[in-house]
Amino acid sequence: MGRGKVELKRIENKINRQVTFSKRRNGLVKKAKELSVLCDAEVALVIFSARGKPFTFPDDAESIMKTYDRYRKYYSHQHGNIELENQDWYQEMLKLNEKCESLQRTQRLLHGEDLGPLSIKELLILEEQLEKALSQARQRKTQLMIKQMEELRQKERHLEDLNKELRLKPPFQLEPYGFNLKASLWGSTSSADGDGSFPLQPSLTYPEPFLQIGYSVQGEPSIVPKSMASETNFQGWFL
Amino acid sequence: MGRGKVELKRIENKINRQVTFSKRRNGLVKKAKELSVLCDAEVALVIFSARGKPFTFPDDAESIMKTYDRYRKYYSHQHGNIELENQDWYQEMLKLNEKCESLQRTQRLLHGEDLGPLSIKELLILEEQLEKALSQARQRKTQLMIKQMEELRQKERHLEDLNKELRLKPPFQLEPYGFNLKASLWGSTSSADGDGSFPLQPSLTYPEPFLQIGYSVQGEPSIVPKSMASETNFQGWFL
DNA sequence: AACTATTTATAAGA
DNA sequence: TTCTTATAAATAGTT
Repeated sequence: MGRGKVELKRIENKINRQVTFSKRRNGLVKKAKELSVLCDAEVALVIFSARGKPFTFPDDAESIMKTYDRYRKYYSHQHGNIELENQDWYQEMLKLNEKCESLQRTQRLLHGEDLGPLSIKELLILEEQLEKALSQARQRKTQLMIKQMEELRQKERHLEDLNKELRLKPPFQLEPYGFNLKASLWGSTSSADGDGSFPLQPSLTYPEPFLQIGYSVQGEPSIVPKSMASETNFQGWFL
Repeated sequence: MGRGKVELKRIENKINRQVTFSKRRNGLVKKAKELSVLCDAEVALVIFSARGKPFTFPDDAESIMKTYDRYRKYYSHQHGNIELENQDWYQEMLKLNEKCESLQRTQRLLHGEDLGPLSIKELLILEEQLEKALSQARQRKTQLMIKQMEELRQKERHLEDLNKELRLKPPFQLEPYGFNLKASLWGSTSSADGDGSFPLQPSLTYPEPFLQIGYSVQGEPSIVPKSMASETNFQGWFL
């Protein structure tokens, strides 16, 4: 239909191809609509131009998805779900899961659990690892404690100086001078709360994830195969 | 096109509708094919008959899936991923990812890394953890070594006994008797390879994941948001 | 499923 | 891009 017959092969002239695309795309969408209305059929048409812009019938994306899902179900049913495993999100899920399980296995070793299958050589490596970590934790702890003690000593000195001054000058106002000074030093003015309150209470200053390390997953049914189901009772590093 | 004009509404005559469906369905598929070939466009067409049978272009289901996935991605992207985030697999992915990151954080602590943000109290808990794990690793190591030594002593004794016997009986065949016996003891007959070959070589008997714990992810583009992208340079527990 | 009278789609040109 | 028009293609109604 047209002034010349066209053979069924890619139109080489780019402009021409683009023009033909526009025309035929409209025609195809129109015919898709006619089919769906006249014959009461469910139709979904998606066309991507060379530039990657999609055109559809119906325009409504919901309907497209619906038809697509219907087709996918029909097809999966015929072909035993093989298609599911080829979805890229599924692959990514499998990878992530593998990673998680690997991490959990390692973590158990680092907790001294499930050492059964390790050889002596592997145990030696683990031991070395743990010693190194332990030494670093202790080093950091000592460092913090020293810093904290220094701060305390400094504050002590400062207070003593103030006290000396106060003893020399008698109060010349009604206000209770000394009390105010103390409040401004220990209250909001000094360094942030908890930055070094040694063993009395845990610091609340740091972003909280550090103590909430044990990640627990709701026992919700998963799309993913049984072997992938996450273990619910994973324990954090603080037992 | 045809002997009469048709108005754009459902054909009420059932037979007629069915016939028209067949004709127009073929026409639509043909036109879809023409568009894809002539204009080098990606086209996916799915038609469900009233009876629920699907017809497609291309007939290859893989291609249909590919095009629809492309469309879904495009659409999700335009609509701020809202649709995407409502997919339950996406939720599951987010959870898994959170879990992985939590595990990695913990793991770093157990390696003695990134201790900066921990309070003194938290460091003390970590220290206790590590000490416990270390003690368990050592205990298991000792246990294995003792077992190995016992086995060696037993073998030694066994060999000595055999040697004594051999010294008493003079050889009555040409075959080199002693050599064969030794081979059968140390070669394939004795306990599985690596079950306790102390520091000489790592055991290859156990399922391999134990040394290949550092999980590395290919630098492939992910469907999942940036914050979810896995760290590529994660190190296993053996540094 | 085949046949055609007609309508519709569209290639080429403006 | 849009319109025009000659012509190819699709198809409604019929056999």
